[in-house]
Amino acid sequence: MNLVGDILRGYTDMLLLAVLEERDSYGYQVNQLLQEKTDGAFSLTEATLYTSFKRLEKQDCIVSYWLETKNQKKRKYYSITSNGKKLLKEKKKEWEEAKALIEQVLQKNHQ
Amino acid sequence: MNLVGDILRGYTDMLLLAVLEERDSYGYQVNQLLQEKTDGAFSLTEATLYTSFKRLEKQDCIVSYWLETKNQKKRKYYSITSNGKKLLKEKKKEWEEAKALIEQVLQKNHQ
DNA sequence: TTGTTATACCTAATCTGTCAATGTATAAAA
DNA sequence: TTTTATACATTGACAGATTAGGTATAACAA
Repeated sequence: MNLVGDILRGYTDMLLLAVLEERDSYGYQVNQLLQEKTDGAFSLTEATLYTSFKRLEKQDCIVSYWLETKNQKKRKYYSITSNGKKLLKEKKKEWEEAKALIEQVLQKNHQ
Repeated sequence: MNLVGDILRGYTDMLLLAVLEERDSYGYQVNQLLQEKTDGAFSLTEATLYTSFKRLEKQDCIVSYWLETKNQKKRKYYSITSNGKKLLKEKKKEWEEAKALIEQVLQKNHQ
């Protein structure tokens, strides 16, 4: 959350789910993907990232499994569940609504 | 903040400043204006509203003065300062950036 | 007349997501 | 051999938002 500070609060879970919807990923990779998608402009702090994973796993929105690379490096992969897809859908809708509200308020009255 | 929950967190100050940029208003009226602008979909809880006013006043982004109506009702009006206009401009820019980032992440890769 | 609704202000305690700081561990590169 | 990148994770502090409470007046309905 290095660039935009507190202003993205509440959207973290949605962003993680959006990344995981494309493919299973592990924490470090999720951040890399977020950076790729935003041309390096955005990534999460590790604390926020893993806290979010914990939260989502507790809600049965993601599940995790360990995989080992050739060179014995362990990675914890996360996979989105049907519950997670449902939440993502809801959060996207909420996002669209919130976006619309903000735009409506920012638009000036010309009467 | 009744409809969209935590998802608008961090934008409260921007929204208040946007309303006050159009005209001086008092707390209760600000909420009415927010509701008008969003077709009844959005308003702030009073606690959030007055906390935000306090915060903005401390940062010299708004100033306040009391006015009385004919029927002795006292209203505390808020007026945006040059500092507030500057902050609003910054927050709008941040909002555009945050919006772009989110859209970039939500967009799927089609390759 | 009494109760309710709308108007109008405000604060304290609590909740929750984010961040800074810290920790562990391995592999690769300088 | 030290630094950088990779990879996981937790703790304490911070700050914005909500819940719940408070005061007070005016208008309206029962």
